Amino acid sequence: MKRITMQDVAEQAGVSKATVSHVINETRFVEETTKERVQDAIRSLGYRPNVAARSLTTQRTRVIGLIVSDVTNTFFGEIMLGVEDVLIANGYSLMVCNTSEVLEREEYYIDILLRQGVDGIIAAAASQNWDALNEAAKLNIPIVMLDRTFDNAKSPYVGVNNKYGAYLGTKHLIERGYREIGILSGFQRLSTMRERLSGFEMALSEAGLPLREYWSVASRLSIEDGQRAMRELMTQEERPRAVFVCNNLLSLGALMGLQALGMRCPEDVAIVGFDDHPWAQVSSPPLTVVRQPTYRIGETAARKVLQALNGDQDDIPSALFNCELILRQSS
Amino acid sequence: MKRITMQDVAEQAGVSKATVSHVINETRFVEETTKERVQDAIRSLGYRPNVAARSLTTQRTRVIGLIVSDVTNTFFGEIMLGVEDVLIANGYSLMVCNTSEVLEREEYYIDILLRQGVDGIIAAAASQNWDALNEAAKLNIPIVMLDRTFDNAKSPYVGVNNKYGAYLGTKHLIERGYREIGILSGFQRLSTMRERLSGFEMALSEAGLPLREYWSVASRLSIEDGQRAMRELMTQEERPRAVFVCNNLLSLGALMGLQALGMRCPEDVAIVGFDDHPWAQVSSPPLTVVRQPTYRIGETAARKVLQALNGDQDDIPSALFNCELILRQSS
DNA sequence: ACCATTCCAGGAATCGGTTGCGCAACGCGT
DNA sequence: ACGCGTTGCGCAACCGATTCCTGGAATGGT
Repeated sequence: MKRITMQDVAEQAGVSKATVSHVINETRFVEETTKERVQDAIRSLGYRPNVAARSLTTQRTRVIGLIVSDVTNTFFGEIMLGVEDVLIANGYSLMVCNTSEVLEREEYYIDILLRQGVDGIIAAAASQNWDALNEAAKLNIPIVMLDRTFDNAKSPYVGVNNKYGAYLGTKHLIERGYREIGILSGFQRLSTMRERLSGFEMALSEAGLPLREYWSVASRLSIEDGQRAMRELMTQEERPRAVFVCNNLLSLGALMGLQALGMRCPEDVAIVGFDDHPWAQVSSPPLTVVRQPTYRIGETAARKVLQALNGDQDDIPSALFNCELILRQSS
Repeated sequence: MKRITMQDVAEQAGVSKATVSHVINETRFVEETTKERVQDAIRSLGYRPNVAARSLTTQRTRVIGLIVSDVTNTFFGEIMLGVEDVLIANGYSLMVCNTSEVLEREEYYIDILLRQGVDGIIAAAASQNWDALNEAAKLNIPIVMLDRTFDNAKSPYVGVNNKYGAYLGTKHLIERGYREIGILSGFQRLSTMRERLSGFEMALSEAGLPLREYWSVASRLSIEDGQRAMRELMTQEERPRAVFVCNNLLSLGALMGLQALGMRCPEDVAIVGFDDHPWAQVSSPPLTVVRQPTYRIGETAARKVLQALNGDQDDIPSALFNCELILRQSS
């Protein structure tokens, strides 16, 4: 089964490759009758342009790389949806890379993406490692940071106002009358976690509540680790009465940890989570959360890479969305 | 910023492009000292092969397309994880396409993937539309069906024994003493749904229970539709006392629908779901489910495409995993 | 009727790799 | 010293598109 090339189409239509190319790309005027002959030939042969050949000359692939840290997390799933929708609407394709928050894998993938010659990269970076992405920047490949960013990163960032979100969630707990409030967060490597922690602290200090080291536990962002961390938090002699949880996997873990300890929520301890989740509505108890507009974050990030590619602007500004507090029964 | 090509490396190392290529691919013997010079040049220049150029000659891209119907569903997330792990271990990359169960989008994506020149396709096809995938088959591109398949599809299929799984779940309800059992399923377009329905019916008829048309509701696979379907099922004058739900989104919807109706589970109606979900452990009530080995399904599918690519076998056999019943409190 | 434009389209170089063919240099046996 | 086999590597064609440059035909103006 020989692949059908542009040459085949050209012969069938009785024109040159050049003309076929121009018909396909509408890059120069071609007489109507000729154009139709070419299009007929394309159809009858079932011709499909070879993007490898094309991108070899054009130096563009119309592929965008998306680096996420956890494909199994619905949070990123929804972001992907947003990214994908705007990309395909603009004739781009998506190469998804999952790092599982592993730094080596992130570097590996950036390398892969650069070899693939992607036109741009959208990254929820696991690392604080600007180096790898910097290489991409050197190649003049637009980068958009998603969800997380670096200190003084040069690339635009799309995410939410994490500090305010965490502040909102914590303040809610305070207003509910909780005074002994702990926090379950991820490692401070992630900008989101630093910001959320800081929002949490802001709410506490604003209310004149003390900050207790031992009520602040950081762990990997996974269900198991969340569970472990919650246990750790709850088995101290002096334990918090409410916990702000910085991520949806941790929230689930926290809930499970609580159940394992035979503790009830919110009677024994209240919980406010960060990131909403479809199942958070039916959990026991339904979880009060700080919700991020995931789909819009994805959309926006994709728009920004495209903007950068079109060179509309030199400096693409970052975009920060606001979080929303969703009240349910866990607080 | 000029891209660095193999020619640049060759000049720096004082050899020909051919030698550089052979060093990189280890396709012919190169003297140790020469090899080192080349490798030094590669490093010092920061050379990165251009995959477009490479695949133009080799006619292979080392990219596999993965078509899923819902990226936001953790079920597919876990499958992606499995696929990705074996692919990158074998030097392949992944192009993820999300169809949202929309048929046009599926055709569109298959076309895109073929243009991209992917070496193989793994597809959880939304359609019963073998045509689009058939075109790929004509081009000699190996295809592996994931989760769903077609009637007399020619491609290998990786999934679970859906009929048996549904049988298992339903039988469990029967053994629990439930006699009035309904089913919430997806449209019969999907092979999985046909099989699960059939397993459900098998369990019923085996137990001598009647099959009631009006206790079998099919809907789109989404939370909202599941909710609506559950309401429909429960607001009949004569309603089932237990429901077998064929998909995790529907399960969540069912739970929500029940809550909206003010009905309790399992007191008013018991539920067994298909597909496990991390949050199903903490839902109210924790959900009894039929679990599929998602990660392994993904792994296996990826292995099968690679096998086909290596031409180890002409006919790659399908792989069916068994489901596992996870008992929780909803039944 | 002739020359200047304009209109359409073809030829060929090019992108950055891979790979078959072939050659120079070297070692070794006689 | 000569021939032959072996070793290591270079040359150049090729993959399938894009695009610049160019040229012939058609048109229009006088």
